[in-house]
Amino acid sequence: MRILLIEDDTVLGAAVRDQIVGDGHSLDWVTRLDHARDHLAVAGYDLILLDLMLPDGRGIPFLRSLRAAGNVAPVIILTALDQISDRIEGLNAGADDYLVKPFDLSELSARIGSVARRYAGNPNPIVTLGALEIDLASRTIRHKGRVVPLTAKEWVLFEAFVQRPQQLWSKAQLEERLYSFDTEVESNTIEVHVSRLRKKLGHGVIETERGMGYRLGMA
Amino acid sequence: MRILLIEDDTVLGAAVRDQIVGDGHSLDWVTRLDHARDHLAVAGYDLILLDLMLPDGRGIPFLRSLRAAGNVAPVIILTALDQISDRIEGLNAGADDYLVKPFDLSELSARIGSVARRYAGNPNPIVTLGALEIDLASRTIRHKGRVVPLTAKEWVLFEAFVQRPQQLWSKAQLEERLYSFDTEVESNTIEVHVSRLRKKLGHGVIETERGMGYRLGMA
DNA sequence: GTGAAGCTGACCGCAGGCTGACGGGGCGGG
DNA sequence: CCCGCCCCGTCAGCCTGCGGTCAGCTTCAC
Repeated sequence: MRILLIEDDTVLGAAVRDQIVGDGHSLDWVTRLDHARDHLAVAGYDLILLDLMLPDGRGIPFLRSLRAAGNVAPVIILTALDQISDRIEGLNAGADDYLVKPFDLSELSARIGSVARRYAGNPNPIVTLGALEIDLASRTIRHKGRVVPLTAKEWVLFEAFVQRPQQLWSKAQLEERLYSFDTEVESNTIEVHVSRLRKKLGHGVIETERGMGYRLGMA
Repeated sequence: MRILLIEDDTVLGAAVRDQIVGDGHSLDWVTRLDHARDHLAVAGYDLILLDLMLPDGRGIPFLRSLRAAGNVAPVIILTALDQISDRIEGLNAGADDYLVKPFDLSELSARIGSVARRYAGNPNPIVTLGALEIDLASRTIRHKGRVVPLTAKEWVLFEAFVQRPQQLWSKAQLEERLYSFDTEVESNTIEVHVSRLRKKLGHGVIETERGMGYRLGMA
């Protein structure tokens, strides 16, 4: 699979590169939008990984112009946590998926695989979890058929559990995921969000491991 | 193999880097703990080389917090000869091995190789121990397929035995591991926890060495 | 047999977790 | 520009079961 990475953070970029190449894909890596345009003009890509903040412009308009120009390659957005509105805008602009920094590299591989599969003709993968149906791609969730609306933070939280089903998540890990680690939070935010999630999705979905963290219930 | 080197001595660091890269591994080198945290947030490593005296903090608490956050990557401590107590504390805090400075570079290669062999590549290493399957990463333990829930303290204790299978752990060492230095405990807490563990996991898993301590049974 | 070391059932104190309530602030609509 | 809505961070009070303590028993060395 030919992949174009547009990312100006050299540390993250190198990590992503190593992972992707390790997965056996071929990768081109650029740090600026105009370089990305050059590459796209001469080569076809099966997947584009797009950071939203580049030195010569923002990713959203770029993506929009790409789609306007008829490019249909799947796009995965790489975004920091505090850019939630951008993320949603990005999906509306035609992105296929997004990854919240910092993300696990194995997660990246999984998303790439899922995008590849989706483009191979398979329909959106829907995870079933008891009475819940979760569509990660369209970010909707059904409880016995009825759509349950989740707020942004709730979704980020819940997504973690669905993505790594048997992982035990410590509060610290979840906090790190919810808050780009310059913003500091005290008090029991995670507990509150978990409580709110349980209220919406039913108890038993997220289980407490006292003194250690949370994990998905049932199986 | 992806390796993170945390070492502020530039001479030693460069030597280590050359050796590791020469061995065909990929290396990230940082000189401060906060940089290490940044790297760990975005990338997964197969091995961490940790100096104990960094400009922005000491390595032991860093290691402790790493383990508390659920990171299970193997850690080799690099330490000067006069820090013997730190060394022991480090092993109790969850390090896998240590090297005393100045060390031979070939020795470093050997240790890395042994760690690599031990971790054999799988992202979620599952240790099998008789009828027990232990997944350190997700903190789950199965007894003939059935999940056995452990409490926080029980897990910390058991983890010690699994991480260093043939080590003899004295009660003092285990206490040190369970209680972060400030909290003091009298009475036979360790014995009680071992008892509770045996009840859950079956007798014969942890053996008593009278007057010395405990160690893993069977093989 | 004697003493020391280790084991384990029982007992609660309290840390850790849950949740209802409140309020600040951001956003959209009028 | 104001009003109202909703998201979410904070707090307080309640509740649960973890785990430290103890006592009485068993095991082991000599």
